[in-house]
Amino acid sequence: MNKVRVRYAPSPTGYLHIGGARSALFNYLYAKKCNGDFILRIEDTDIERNIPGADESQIKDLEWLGIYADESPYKPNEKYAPYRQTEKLDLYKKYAYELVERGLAYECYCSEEELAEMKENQLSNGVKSFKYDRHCLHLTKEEKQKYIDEGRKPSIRLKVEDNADLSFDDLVRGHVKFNSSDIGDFVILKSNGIPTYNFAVVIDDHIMEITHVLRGEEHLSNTPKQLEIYRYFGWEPPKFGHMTIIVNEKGKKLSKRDNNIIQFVSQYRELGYLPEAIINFLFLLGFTPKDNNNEIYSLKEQIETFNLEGLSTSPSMFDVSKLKWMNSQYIKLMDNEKYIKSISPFLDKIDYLKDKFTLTQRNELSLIFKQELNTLSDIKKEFDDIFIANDEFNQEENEILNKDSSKLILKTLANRIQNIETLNKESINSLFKEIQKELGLKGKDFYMPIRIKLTHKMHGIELYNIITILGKEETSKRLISGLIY
RNA sequence: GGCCUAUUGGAGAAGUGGCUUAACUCACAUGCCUUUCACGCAUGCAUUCAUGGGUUCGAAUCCCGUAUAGGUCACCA
Repeated sequence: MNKVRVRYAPSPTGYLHIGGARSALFNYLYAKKCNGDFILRIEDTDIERNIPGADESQIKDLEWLGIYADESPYKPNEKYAPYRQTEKLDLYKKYAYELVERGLAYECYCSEEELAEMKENQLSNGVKSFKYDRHCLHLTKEEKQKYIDEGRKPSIRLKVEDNADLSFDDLVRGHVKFNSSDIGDFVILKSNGIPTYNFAVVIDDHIMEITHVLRGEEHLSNTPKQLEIYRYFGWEPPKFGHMTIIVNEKGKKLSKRDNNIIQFVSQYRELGYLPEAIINFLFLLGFTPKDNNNEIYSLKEQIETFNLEGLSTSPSMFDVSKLKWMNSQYIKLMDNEKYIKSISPFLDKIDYLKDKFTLTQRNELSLIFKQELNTLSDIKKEFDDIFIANDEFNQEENEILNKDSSKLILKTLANRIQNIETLNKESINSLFKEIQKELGLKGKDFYMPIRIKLTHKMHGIELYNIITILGKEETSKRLISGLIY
């Protein structure tokens, strides 16, 4: 049996999309599972929408996620190169005209406006689905010349046969039936000489010896068209598998314009999601492992576990809270060294940390939050809660602060804290105990006023950490500010 | 509208005719732990598998119809 070769073929029209990442992941997993190759091909035939640098950025994001291509524009295998479609335009043209010569395709001179009019007419005449009316199928030499004289350039349409069975066995959905009569003569080469998606994919997949095509369900209805092209050339098509699409909370396909859900991998990176967590989350979206008691899978384990049978057939909703949970799991799993390294860029963005703390202190402080973070960028909020104190207290907080006992605690602590040599867990806690004993107060009654006065909040991390972070002077200052004796 | 696909709790889902009084995970709720929150631990959360028929001793699981949702019908990919 031939070596398994699968591909991920993005168009360079923007950043790596979450749906694209999942597509790439499943293809990658399947390739590695079968000891095959994972190929990255750039489908840049829509020259209007191409964005310079988009392919590099997508590859970079993919690698950040841990997905490396065996072949790509930057890592070509000469046998299959080039890996960008616009670099082999002549080839597509050659194949397209080969079909024209064999009478299986024809030139079409219809303009955009004429096509639109045709469509409208058909629809208003009760036609259910638009099909090209083959206006240009039997053009005479003279008619053609007339169009050419008008300055028109032809596109090429495939002459789709009537009533041919275009069914196939889908790797994830089983047998899917299509009939060629439902498909109109579609364009394979645009009038600008660039192939359309459906044509270029077939040529490329054939030339690159792609054995399996795993793609989104939105391509299901493209498959019969591609099958028809394979048939005309007499090539053996690859095996197709159509995966479920990812939908938003409204059940609609994630579109790039959807603002409710963050769409791009780079944005997740900026928010402090870990690549392992994203990959793991995507892995479980639309796929269920056989042994499904575990939810945490490394990339290596994903390769071992993956199989086509586990792919689901109904759409999966993108659930951010589960992603967050997954991310927090991976943060907890990291050893301290790796954690500090990962969180460092986020700490750099917090100005007051830079000013007041050494790098070592800063790193130690961040460790305090390790168990609490969902995403690494949350660290900013945690520090802000401590450093950016406002002057307002709500009613509940005021009630606690106005107790005589509370005032006593605050005053006593503000004074005694000055006598401590070095602030740390032990020294602070023993001071707490000392004062508790003297005043005969403990538990919430003792700690709450301190917490409220220091952070203006009733919840947060342990107090000795807060005091360590604030330092003696700031702690005292906050404790006695506004106190009336 | 045509074609295609899907339909198990708020979300991801297991389940392929009797071990299911429907796993597991997230979310949510409650309790324990803790100076508070979080973490962790424990418990609860679908008498029911879109719906109506049928097959069967027995159906979420098989068959037929209906409904709903999604995908696609481009010189976009």
